[in-house]
Amino acid sequence: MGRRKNLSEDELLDRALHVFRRDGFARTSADVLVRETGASRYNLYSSYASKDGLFAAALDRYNNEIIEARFGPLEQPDADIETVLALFDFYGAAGSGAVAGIGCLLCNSAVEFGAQNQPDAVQQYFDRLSGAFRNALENAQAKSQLSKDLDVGVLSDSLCANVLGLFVLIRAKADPERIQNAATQARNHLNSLRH
Amino acid sequence: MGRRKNLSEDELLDRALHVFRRDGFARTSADVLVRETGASRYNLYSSYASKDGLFAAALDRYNNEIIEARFGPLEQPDADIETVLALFDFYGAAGSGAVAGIGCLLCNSAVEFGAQNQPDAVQQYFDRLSGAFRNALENAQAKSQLSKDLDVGVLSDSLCANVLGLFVLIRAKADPERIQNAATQARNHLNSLRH
DNA sequence: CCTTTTTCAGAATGATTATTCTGAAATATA
DNA sequence: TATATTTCAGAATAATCATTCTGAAAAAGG
Repeated sequence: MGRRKNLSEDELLDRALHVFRRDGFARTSADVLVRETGASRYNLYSSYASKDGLFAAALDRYNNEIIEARFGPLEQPDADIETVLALFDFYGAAGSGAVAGIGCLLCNSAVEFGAQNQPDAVQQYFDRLSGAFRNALENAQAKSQLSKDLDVGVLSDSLCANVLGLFVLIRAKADPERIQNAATQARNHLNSLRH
Repeated sequence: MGRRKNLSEDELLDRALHVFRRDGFARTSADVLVRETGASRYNLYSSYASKDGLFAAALDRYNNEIIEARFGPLEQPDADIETVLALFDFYGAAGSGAVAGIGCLLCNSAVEFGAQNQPDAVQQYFDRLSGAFRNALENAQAKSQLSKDLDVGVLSDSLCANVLGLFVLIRAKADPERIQNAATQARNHLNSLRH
């Protein structure tokens, strides 16, 4: 009973997530959160206790939605080298898409926080990316798409770094052709390792 | 004549550069600059007009010292595939070196600023890295270390992204073994392209 | 030593920050 | 409709920010 909130917790989180992703944590003020989400201060502070709390929730949501959508397929039992190729195809085009100048919230946070007050989500993110690649590559070995002699641990860490490099270029709105080139070469490399 | 400054412009810039590199621009306050450099406020503001001015000078110095030291060799006429391999060897070990948790000031700035108020130095940085790789790879082609059929434009953009990915991992103090693996695979890849 | 110039330490300033408070508005229930 | 509850808009608060100001300290030149 009583007055209704002007914005659901979910909508608020979605919009705040976008602001954090665009501006980073430190550069996002409570004022612009209120202005750009359309939520009231009361709504913001009663739904999430603080700016930190809202940010933590945003990292969580980002993981469960964006990272899940992109890397979830690589974690499936049917993932293989084609799944990996598709991922690089996707990010190769991102330089001229909606996230150009925005990037990946988790990669951005990894760099913003560095070693100080780093959210746990950052190392988990590296582990998840590497693990997703590893799963797909091991499946590829099982399917004989890749040689069993290949060190998939080394290769999956390397693909993790490759993707992070793409995220930096996308975030900084680098020349889309450069981004496309970087992704193309990653695909070429993977294809060259094929049986 | 008159009292002497307690710190030369050069020393001040060096120490400020280190703080910016560790904490980023937005998270670095004038107070900690004064405290950690040992310079007086007067010194800081008379030598460099503002925090922005000091940061711009720091980017410049970083370019002329650190980037020059690491990528300068790739820009030489005698650079070749060995020079590139040495670079990845160097950064592969950085996960357990002094810059673990610190990273590259320019990569950090690329991510911190994103598309908004991005210093010119950021795109110049991408151009320089790609160009340095390109020079070394073209030399390698001339020396017949690499096939003339190879698209060195694509490969150099990809190596640029690879290095940026390493910088993210180094910045976030990722597992040193993961960093080493990523660099090792880049080296393996380059070696596999050799004649 | 005295004067002039320069720099120092730290206080002052005014803007911006995150968060809390306040009285009015909205709405659910009785 | 009347009352109780919840939320709203925006003012208030206290901290921190970048930058400027101030009077004293230092040092160079005469």
